[in-house]
Amino acid sequence: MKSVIAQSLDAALAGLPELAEPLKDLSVPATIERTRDAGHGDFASNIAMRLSRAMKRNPRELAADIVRRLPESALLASVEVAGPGFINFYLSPAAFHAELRSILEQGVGYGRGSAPTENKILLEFVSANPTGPLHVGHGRHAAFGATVGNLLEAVGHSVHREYYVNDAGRQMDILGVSVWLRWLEQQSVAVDFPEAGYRGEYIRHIASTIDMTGIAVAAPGDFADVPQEADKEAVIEALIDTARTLLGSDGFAHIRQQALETIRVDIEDDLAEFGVTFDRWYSEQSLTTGNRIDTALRVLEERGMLYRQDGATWFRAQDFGDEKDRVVVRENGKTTYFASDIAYHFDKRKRGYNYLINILGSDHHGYVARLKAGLAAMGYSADDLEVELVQFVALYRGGEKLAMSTRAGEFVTLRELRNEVGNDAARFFYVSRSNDQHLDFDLELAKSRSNDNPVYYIQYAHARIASVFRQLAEKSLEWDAANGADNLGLLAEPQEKALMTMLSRYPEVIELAASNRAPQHLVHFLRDLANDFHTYYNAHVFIVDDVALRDARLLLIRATRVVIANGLGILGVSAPDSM
RNA sequence: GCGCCCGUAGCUCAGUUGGAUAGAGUACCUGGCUUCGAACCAGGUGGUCGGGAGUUCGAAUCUCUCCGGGCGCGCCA
Repeated sequence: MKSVIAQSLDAALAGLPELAEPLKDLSVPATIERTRDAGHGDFASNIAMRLSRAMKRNPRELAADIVRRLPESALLASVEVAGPGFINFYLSPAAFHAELRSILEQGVGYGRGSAPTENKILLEFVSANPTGPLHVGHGRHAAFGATVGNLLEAVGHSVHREYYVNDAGRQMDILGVSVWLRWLEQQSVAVDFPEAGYRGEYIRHIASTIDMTGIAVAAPGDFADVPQEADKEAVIEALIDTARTLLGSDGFAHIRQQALETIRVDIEDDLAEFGVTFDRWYSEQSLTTGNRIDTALRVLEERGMLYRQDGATWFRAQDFGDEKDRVVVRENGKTTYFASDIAYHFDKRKRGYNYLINILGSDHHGYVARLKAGLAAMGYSADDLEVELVQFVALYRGGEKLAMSTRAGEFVTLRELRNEVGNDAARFFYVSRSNDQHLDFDLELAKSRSNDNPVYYIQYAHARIASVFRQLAEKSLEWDAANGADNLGLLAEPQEKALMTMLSRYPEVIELAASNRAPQHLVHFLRDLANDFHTYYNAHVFIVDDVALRDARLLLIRATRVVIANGLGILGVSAPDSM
């Protein structure tokens, strides 16, 4: 709808050539925006105020000049100059009627635009370490990432969703040892479980289901070398060494890989049940086996981005805006996690994705400059990588804050949360707050008042509309959509005007939410839309005797249903016909 | 100490990239079902947008400063 205004405005400006230069020189471009209240029309432009300084003219006079040049349009009812120099545009009913017809014609496709510059986007999110089940914090990442992906697709981008599996490094050794010790425990070999091990119940479960054929049961005496009173890091290191010695690297790797795969599959199932799926699960191990780390380091070397110092190999991150240089190969010859990440992001670009979006926990913000530096050093633009940080979820039960630690096993899992509040409410609640805002999630509150959750308010509107059409059938009446379309002029009630206006905003809301990576805009829009519908529902009867009016009203609520369903679809929330 | 994020109604949070009189939900108060679903609607109470200074036609939004909270500053991942 905005384009109607933009075109008219452009035509008017064409008749005022003296404005062309100042318009080009504006540091902040003039805008056409939805008005906050109906008293200011449907759209308003601040163009006259923006130009007044350069033109040395009173903004109201300037606005009047522009308004005089506006071409006649059946879609514009009236235009006025208001306030300090706003130009307020009132759209004609015909403009809204055209939009309603468009909603009905396009159905699920309504609101799907085509981005001005279509990107092949690689969206990486969740990427939680496969050392235990997902907890409520990961749930926020999953819901946010999935919704952002849907929004980006809705505006015309191509989106590839990827989960980076951190299946290499020391944490995998700790996982393997944890499972091994629990298994020994189940074979009645008593060993003190290390403080630094993973203590969750799920480790016991894996230990009891794992294939251990060919693995010998250790004796308590085999642990004589493990220090008792030492630092917890030293204890876990000693246990890892003991495991390698007793089981051999192959035996230990066997346990490790099984534990890893069990957890990874569990995570995949959990997310799939949550409606969050990925196009690819990218293994960190594969970077090593595919020589991709070596390749990436060689590229950096050739570009002169590396140097040796203190026995380690350093990357010149400072040259690319990072606060210090970073180690990529340690003194002991092992590559760092950062080296893997450079290789991984290099690979993302090499696979043809021209824009990378990473959704990370806010505790990773110190890592962003490093990643961008790595990409820039590879010859790509640092601007091709966008990082969205998601703040923590603080969990409360009955007003009391719960501690969350994977190691200690004291956390509420995403699965538990979903079972308590339901997938729809969880998906909705997670994205209803801005991602850079802390999220307080009180389980008791979410559970006890689940019927008051705003998601039901919106779903209820959808179900109510479906119910109206069921009522219609029960009364043996039919809805003639074409007749409704011909009689939209009968929709003159204030609630009808408000609802039509709200519906016409949907494509703009999708555009805004997508470009800002801000699903909460869509959430708030749907809430407002449902409110306008419920208001209409309470004020007027749809199934009236006047056939022309009835068909027109049914068309309006049918369009409402389409938009609610499309919006909820993007949020990953179901749109039920009854509840 | 340095860096990033945050501070808006009693509580939980929006605020369309600087627009017109700062908004929802919740809580509390009042009213509305013989009528398409009351999981709903209408109305009301509630604010020094953390404090201060600046930028301009105009600031919750941008700049500076102070206060308060979170996170990060590894040859860990």
